[in-house]
Amino acid sequence: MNANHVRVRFAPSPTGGLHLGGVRTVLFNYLFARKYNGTFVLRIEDTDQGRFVPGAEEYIFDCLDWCGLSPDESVRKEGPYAPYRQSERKAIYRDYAEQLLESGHAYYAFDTPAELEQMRNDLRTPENPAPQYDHRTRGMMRNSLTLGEEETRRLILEGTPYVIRIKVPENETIHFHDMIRGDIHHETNVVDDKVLLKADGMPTYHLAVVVDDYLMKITHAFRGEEWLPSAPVHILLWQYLGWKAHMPQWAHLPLILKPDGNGKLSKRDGDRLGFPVFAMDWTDPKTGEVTTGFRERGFLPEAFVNLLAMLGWNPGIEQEVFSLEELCELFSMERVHKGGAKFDYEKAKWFNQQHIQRTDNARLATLVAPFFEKENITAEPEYLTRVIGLIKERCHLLPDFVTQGRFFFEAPAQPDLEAVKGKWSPGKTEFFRTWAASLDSIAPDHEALEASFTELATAKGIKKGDLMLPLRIMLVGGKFGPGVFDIVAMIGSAATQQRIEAALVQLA
RNA sequence: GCCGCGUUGGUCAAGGGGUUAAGACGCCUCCCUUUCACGGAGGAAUCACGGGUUCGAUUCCCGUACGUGGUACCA
Repeated sequence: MNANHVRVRFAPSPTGGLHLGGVRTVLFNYLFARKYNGTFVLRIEDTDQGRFVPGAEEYIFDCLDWCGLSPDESVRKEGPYAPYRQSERKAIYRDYAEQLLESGHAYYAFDTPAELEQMRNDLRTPENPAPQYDHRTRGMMRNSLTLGEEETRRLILEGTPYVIRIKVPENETIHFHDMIRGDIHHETNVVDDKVLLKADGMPTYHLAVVVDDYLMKITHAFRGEEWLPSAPVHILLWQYLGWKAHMPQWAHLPLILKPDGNGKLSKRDGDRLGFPVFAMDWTDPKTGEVTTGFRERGFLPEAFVNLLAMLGWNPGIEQEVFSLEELCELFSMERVHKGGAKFDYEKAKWFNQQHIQRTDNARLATLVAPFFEKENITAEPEYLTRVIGLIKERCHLLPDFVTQGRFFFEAPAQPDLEAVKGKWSPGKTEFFRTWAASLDSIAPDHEALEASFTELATAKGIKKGDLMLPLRIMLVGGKFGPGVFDIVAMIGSAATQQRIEAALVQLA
């Protein structure tokens, strides 16, 4: 593996449903990797034992599989840098934390959570509502800097719980280049001494991400904008560990915001506004609460990926509908927007509609069948495929095929006869009885059917226009659907006759 | 509060010192369709504000405002 082989990673913590924004981060990683013939690594960030959620890891894999964004290396497909679960790499991090201790860039801290809270309370003022553990305060805390070597050694020998913190230097400016934002800088004086190794021996994200990115030879690190404020800590760590030359290139992705109001898009917003936020259905194992996903809502994975790609990125050409392959070719990190994007569900549905039109009917049939089953409608594949050809252009989501197509499978339960009742006449009843009776001898194609319909209408002296809508409502149940004679041809003469007769009875 | 990062129509956005400031979604009107959609043709609607720099700023610089993120032994 040569030195400039692109390696990227997505490092989720398995704590629940996979959010839109998470999938987009995966997507940008994936596209970047494909574009440069690189490797896409999935690393499980499970260093917080308190937040372990059973099933969450499996769910992440399922989502990525559904989206077609499967990783090249992961806990399921180990490459040369296993293990890929951070909890299984625990021992590794300690070594590096100790290295930092030795070089004086980190220190032991024995402060209990209560003592930390005490400090924050004592120091809190209106001007400084969130006092930090930093160069100003570390001198008044219980750590190896204030206690001295001997006392520190004694406390450790006694088994006193401790954490290891980075010692952030004073009066320095940390610069780094972001592929999307350009030069970014932070003053170290406002960066706090982040915990690197927790009391339980697990690393925090800050230590783990640097160590693993180095060890796994990650060349480009893409993550959400929420990580920007802690970037200086990571840069410092790359430097202190002596790996600065191997530091990946950074790109901090803009956030996906809620459509109304402000703030990051959350699961709650989806519930509130009526659209999915997770990729697939997620069942909270504790509460049993189900949050619906894009997949179950009736999105095609390629549409989901497409709409995500266009949230915060665009290729600068007029085309908006793309396959994953096209996206791989076109993608570039430099064209990612800096500002956050509000999620627009209407546009999301439009993307799905566009992809439905581009999908062949047989595949749609297999995707749509479960939605019919849910409604207890048995849809025979070949027939379903033909029905889909007739109704697909008016479908935005997969369940639309059921609402737009159920009358192909069963008579309308409650035809909206009110719409024609007022203008009904015995002559019309007679017309329909006569026409229905003639159906068996007419070729089942829409032209022949329409010709006979027109001919009989003329013979009876009734305007064809006064008969079309009634026929539609008898067969479909309402004012919608494809050409009415296409429907007759599709459902056949027996069903047509039955529906006409049933309606006639009601109109009598 | 402090720090970081942002800001082109309602939304996604192209553009970037001189333009009639693209396109898409949504909305409205019309056409097509003896239904509803699809499709087509139009329309309303935008460079946050204030200072500079400049012959000329939406574009560059500085402020302000606003938004957003962070400020955990969570990621």
